[in-house]
Amino acid sequence: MQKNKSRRVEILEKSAILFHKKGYSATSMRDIAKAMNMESASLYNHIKSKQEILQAILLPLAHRYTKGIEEIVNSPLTSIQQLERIIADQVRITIENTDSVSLIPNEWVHLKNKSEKDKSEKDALKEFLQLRNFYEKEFKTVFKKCIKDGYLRKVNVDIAIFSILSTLRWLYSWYSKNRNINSLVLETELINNLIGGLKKT
Amino acid sequence: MQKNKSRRVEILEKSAILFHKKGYSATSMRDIAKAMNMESASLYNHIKSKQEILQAILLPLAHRYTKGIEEIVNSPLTSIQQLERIIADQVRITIENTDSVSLIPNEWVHLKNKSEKDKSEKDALKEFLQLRNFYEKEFKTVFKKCIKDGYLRKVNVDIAIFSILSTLRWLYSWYSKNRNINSLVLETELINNLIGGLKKT
DNA sequence: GTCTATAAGTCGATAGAC
DNA sequence: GTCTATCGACTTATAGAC
Repeated sequence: MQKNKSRRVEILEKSAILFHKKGYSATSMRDIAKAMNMESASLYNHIKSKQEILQAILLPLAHRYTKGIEEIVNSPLTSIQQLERIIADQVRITIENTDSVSLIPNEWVHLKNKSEKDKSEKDALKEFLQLRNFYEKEFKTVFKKCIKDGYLRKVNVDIAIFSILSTLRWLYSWYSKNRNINSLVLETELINNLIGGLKKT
Repeated sequence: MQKNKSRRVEILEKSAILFHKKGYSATSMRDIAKAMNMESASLYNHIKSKQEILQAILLPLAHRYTKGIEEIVNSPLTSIQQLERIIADQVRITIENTDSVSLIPNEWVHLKNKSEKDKSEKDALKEFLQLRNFYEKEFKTVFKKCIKDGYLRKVNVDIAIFSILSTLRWLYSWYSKNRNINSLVLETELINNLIGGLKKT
């Protein structure tokens, strides 16, 4: 049971790397098996399907983002402190799960909804999109509050948020080529870059 | 000949949309044929292979980026004006080729190098990466000159450039959901957001 | 220039021996 | 829990009729 579980986690980790490198569709079960030094048939002793691998990577991660922003929003911090903590949390998630995070921008499109044949499948695509919408809504609320509270200038909210989230979405790519950077330096530098220019002076 | 050419362009346009929506690997020739209202075999009267479609979309676009930055860099503008023009040019390219641009961040990995069997194939992957490296090198040179000339503060150059390019890379995604925005507004707003915070006061 | 038919290969997944 | 063998569906691409 313990050994079985760790084998499964190994598969998820190798799969995340391969999905990142070639994309979900271009990665075959044979590719994953090769990375695990086993035959593709053996994979099915640990996972149910290729689709289940993708879900097992993306859904817990999406929940991690949501949990993070929820805790920050419900804290007694000021709006601008919350915004900074949200950015810092994204940096931390990226550093701790770089390969999985790399699948967030694009590979989620291959998540499938519950199929007709197998009712035990989860409505993974729906769940993922709900979590993402919730996150973006919370982010926007905090950002608007920062303007209302007088911490930030009255910029075009949609463009500014898009710009911040774009950088954070591509952080995994930059970080995988610069893994030796100190994570606290990265956090503070990014917070300065992303909202420093928006602050009232 | 004229008709043949426009048919080919139609295929490239439909393919770009499909590659964007599902990815290159998950898009089949049957999918493209369906979007063209023809059988998949008929596609081969206009294009040589699926790989050639990808190359015909990505390579001219990569050359367009390079041509743009080269012209700006060789102009008599000041360094900060050049930086602003480079950002504006990326906005313009994205607005004019939204579907093709959407393939730049990820789908280029499916470009293939010259194969052993068909020596007439181009070394597409190599060419694409050379153009990208050239672009990023030129961008960095201009950015550093802006600091040296006293227009921008002495920030961490790599992190700042990564942040700017991330936003521009994801612009296609934002723009495809907000196509009614005035392009000049978008240009000026983005220039302000991306380098406004870096300027010396 | 479009079609039908099909070649030749790869895909995800299963059956059953050990 | 891993293997070999294999199924049936799907893939890109070609041949040849019209």
